[in-house]
Amino acid sequence: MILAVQRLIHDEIVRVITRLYGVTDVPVFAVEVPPTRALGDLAVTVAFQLARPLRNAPKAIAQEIAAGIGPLPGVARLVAAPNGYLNVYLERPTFLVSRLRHEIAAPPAPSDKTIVEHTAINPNKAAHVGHLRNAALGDTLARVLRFCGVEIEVQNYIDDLGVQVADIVVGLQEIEKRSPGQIREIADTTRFDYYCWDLYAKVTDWYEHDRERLSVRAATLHALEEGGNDTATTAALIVDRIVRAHLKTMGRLGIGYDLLTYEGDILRLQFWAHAFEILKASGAVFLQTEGRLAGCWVMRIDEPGAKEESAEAEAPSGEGAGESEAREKVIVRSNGVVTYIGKDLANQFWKLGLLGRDFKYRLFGRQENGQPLWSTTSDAGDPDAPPFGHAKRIYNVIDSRQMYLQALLSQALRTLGHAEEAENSVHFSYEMVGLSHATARELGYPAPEGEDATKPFVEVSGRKGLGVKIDDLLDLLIQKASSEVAKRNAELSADECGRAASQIAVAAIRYFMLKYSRGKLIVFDIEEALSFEGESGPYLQYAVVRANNIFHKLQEREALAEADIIGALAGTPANEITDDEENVLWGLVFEAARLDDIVEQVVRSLEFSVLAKYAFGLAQLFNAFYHRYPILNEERSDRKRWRAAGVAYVRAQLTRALDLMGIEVPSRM
RNA sequence: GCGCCCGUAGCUCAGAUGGAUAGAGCGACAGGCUUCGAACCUGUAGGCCGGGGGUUCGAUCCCCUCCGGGCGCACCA
Repeated sequence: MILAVQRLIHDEIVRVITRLYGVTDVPVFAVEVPPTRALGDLAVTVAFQLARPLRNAPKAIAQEIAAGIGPLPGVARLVAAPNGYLNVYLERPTFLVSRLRHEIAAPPAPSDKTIVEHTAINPNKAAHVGHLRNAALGDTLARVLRFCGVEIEVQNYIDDLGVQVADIVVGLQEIEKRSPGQIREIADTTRFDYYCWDLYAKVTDWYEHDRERLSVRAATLHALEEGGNDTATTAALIVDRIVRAHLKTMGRLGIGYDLLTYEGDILRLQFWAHAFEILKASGAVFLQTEGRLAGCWVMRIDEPGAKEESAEAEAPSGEGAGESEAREKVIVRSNGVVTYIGKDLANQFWKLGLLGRDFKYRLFGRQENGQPLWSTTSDAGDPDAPPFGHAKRIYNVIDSRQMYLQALLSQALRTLGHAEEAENSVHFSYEMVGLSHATARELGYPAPEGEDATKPFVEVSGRKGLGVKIDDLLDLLIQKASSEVAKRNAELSADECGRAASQIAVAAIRYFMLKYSRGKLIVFDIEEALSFEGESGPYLQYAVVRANNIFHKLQEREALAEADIIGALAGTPANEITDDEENVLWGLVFEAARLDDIVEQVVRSLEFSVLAKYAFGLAQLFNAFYHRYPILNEERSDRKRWRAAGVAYVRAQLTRALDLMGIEVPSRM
């Protein structure tokens, strides 16, 4: 790990600048990584920044600073480059040895509790690739924050009273004319999330044939909210089965949660009623008495960077009034039914501990990893349930289409005088997933018509049943991985082969979801996602498997364990890693050490593509090293030991990096 | 119309707080398995970083403007 070294150098340079020039406000500068190791391991550009205020050449300033730096532990030398850079060269052998011995422990400061909410799929159909991006990002966010020592609680919001659930109830009760008993039987004997996937598309059709039928949906929705009737009982059954299907799908990907938050409980426990009082009292929400929203409780939407008066002065037009009326968002409809925004506001208030109320909790089940999963409840609840909510910081993983509503949440917090909480409510926004035309065709969907045909992608639509289901995709990937594993490892049992295939499939799909930056729309193409070569999850796994094999063989053939090698390094000549500025082994070790620096960048930018690219680059470096520098067959023992030590560190770091992305390393592949 | 996002090699994408020579994968072409596993490695070709202004010692990155594309702006969620 490298962050501690960077801080050490940074602080020393600040000290020297202060002493040398008497400046109190040293400009902010970073300790960065030069493009090649020949230019040093770390570099600082502060001399450029000081050139103007000091009225001196960068080169001269750099030389003065370099001369003023005292000896630093771990630093071999710090030199001023002719162009003004300050280049730092590290003490290579001690750098590697101390890391292998875990002497570089930088215990992260204890942090405030943080909630990550992700997945939140409508419980009315199977999960598709759009949901996959959300869950992969959310789960990785949780892993990365935990790596930084943050206390994390992962929540999955379940909209059990929404229109989408109502639609499935309508489909079963009204279109298919099923009795409650029959519905239970279907839920228990079919692949129910797939069944509902098809049914949902049928319901959409059914409405389109006769818009009058939408009144059936409204009545159903009303019955759901009312509760205590057959419709509500049926809906609860549907929701429970679909939620369990979603959890199973996510479990296959190594994605788990701490708490399921049910919207129904928000209503039953009067969370909304309570939040409504708070909102009314502060004036954040008020009753509109005129215009088309008369009778609705609305929230006024602040225009970002609005300049009301000047705008009106420049553009005096009769439409002004109509425009401003449109800038109001309905929170409670004129029929008295709260919108989902209202319920979500209550949920966010609760998460931040601002509601003054709490859910009851019940144990929902055990997850793949053995961890318990809890659920909110409005019943008595389990007295031994752990505490939930009351976080200092929350991340809501939701696609960019909901930006508008997320902005509304933080605006509500501000209006209520919770500026700090608003600041700590982060909308982790990302672009949607579309389907390539080729993949849509492959799935048997009719070719898009009109305007849609010219679009570069086909929009995923649960309503139309248009999308790639996660389980189908996983099955496809496992099938392919399985045949690849079997081809290379004839001696493996079916179980072992299946285990590896599943790990490979998960790696492929998770890496695929993380390698794009979140602002980029992913046009999902099956063929592309099935690739196990080049920049892919399996490539990364392959590198670690190879590294692991070296140690297996060292143990088998020479009874040499990693600990033996590390233990003997102190007395072993280190030329293998010190010779030559552009030493390949050192380049590998140094890059491996950068994981903590990379993770810091990731947290700052919330951009996992940085982590993905880093891990890939490290695997590439390792693979190149692997080809050029033998270990088992190296005759000189000093070389052999230093190479093995370097590989030991790289595999440990790469394994950590993969774990952050939810990727496991198979024993064979 | 307003707001947000995107535009970098043939295709798909990286280029953290402005820094040293703009990179990778795929595809194309040419090589490398009796060697620690070829899901790999080595090499070649391929770029007005959408256009134009500006800020600066320095701009793919920041500001303005234009062009092209996506997504939002419901008494749906």
